[in-house]
Amino acid sequence: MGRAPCCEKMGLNKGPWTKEEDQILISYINENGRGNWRALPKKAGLLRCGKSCRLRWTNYLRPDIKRGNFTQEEEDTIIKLHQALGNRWSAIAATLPGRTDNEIKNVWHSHLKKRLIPQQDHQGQAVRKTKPEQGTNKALSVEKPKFHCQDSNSSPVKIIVSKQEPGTNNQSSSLQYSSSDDISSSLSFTDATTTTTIPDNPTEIYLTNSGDGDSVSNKHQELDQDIWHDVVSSQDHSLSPVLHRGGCGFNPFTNDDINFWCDLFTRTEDISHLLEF
DNA sequence: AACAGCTTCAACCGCTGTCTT
DNA sequence: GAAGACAGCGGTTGAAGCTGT
Repeated sequence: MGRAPCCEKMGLNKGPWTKEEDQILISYINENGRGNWRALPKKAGLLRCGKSCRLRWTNYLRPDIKRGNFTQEEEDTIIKLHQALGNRWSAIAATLPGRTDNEIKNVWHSHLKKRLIPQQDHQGQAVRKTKPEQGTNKALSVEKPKFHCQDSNSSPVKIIVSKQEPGTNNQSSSLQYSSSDDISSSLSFTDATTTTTIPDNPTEIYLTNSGDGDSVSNKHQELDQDIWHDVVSSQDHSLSPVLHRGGCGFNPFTNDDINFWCDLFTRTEDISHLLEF
């Protein structure tokens, strides 16, 4: 893997951008689009490396950048997502339109982290896992997770664990989830009414959010375009990489949805253990 | 007014992932 | 499959501004 030569080794400018440089970059991108960052500075006549141009554009010059202080709502979102995702700033930024990963990272380190330090005794505790029962009826439960949901939407959301292609209802089980409280209630794999048996030896598992009122198929279409397009193999017991690929880098959801998915992310490790068929 | 310490944030660095050949 | 090129990410840095003494 070759690495791009450093700017200074090529006699290029470093440090703060001048207004003239900004204007050149803006004009060039407005006329020609982003294209190849590496080639851009040469074509635009900038003595900067492509990396520097990309950073300047994405973090500062982009027209959809929202400047100014973060709202309380934005800060709360960052805190929640950071609890769920860790330092995955780009994934967090994807849920906050107009905010950049760099900005969020800075806000986190300068404001939010400090604010949270006194609360650490009460949050972020390790999740205690409950082993699934032995035998064919693998009723599953998860004890009080670390993520604290502050929303009051009580509509249950289901995760369908199916043996079939998404959209078909055969041999599926679901993880019932309610975002109404601090998630102190246990979670279990259920069908519509009762705890059910996970299909024996499924060859493939699909995760589908049936949503609250959304049809399975419609919801799945959305998800399929983002993070859920990968089939989770039951052999490798690794849900996390699949979820990690998409992270929160999508934005078709409302805040409630984001809360839900991020909560789900915190559980993926649990789920991967729970799905040991 | 001058200085020191602290905070903020734009920018850089080095690494990884993805795509192309 | 290997290697190169590139984009993007997260950690870190350092200059500028702010605040307290």
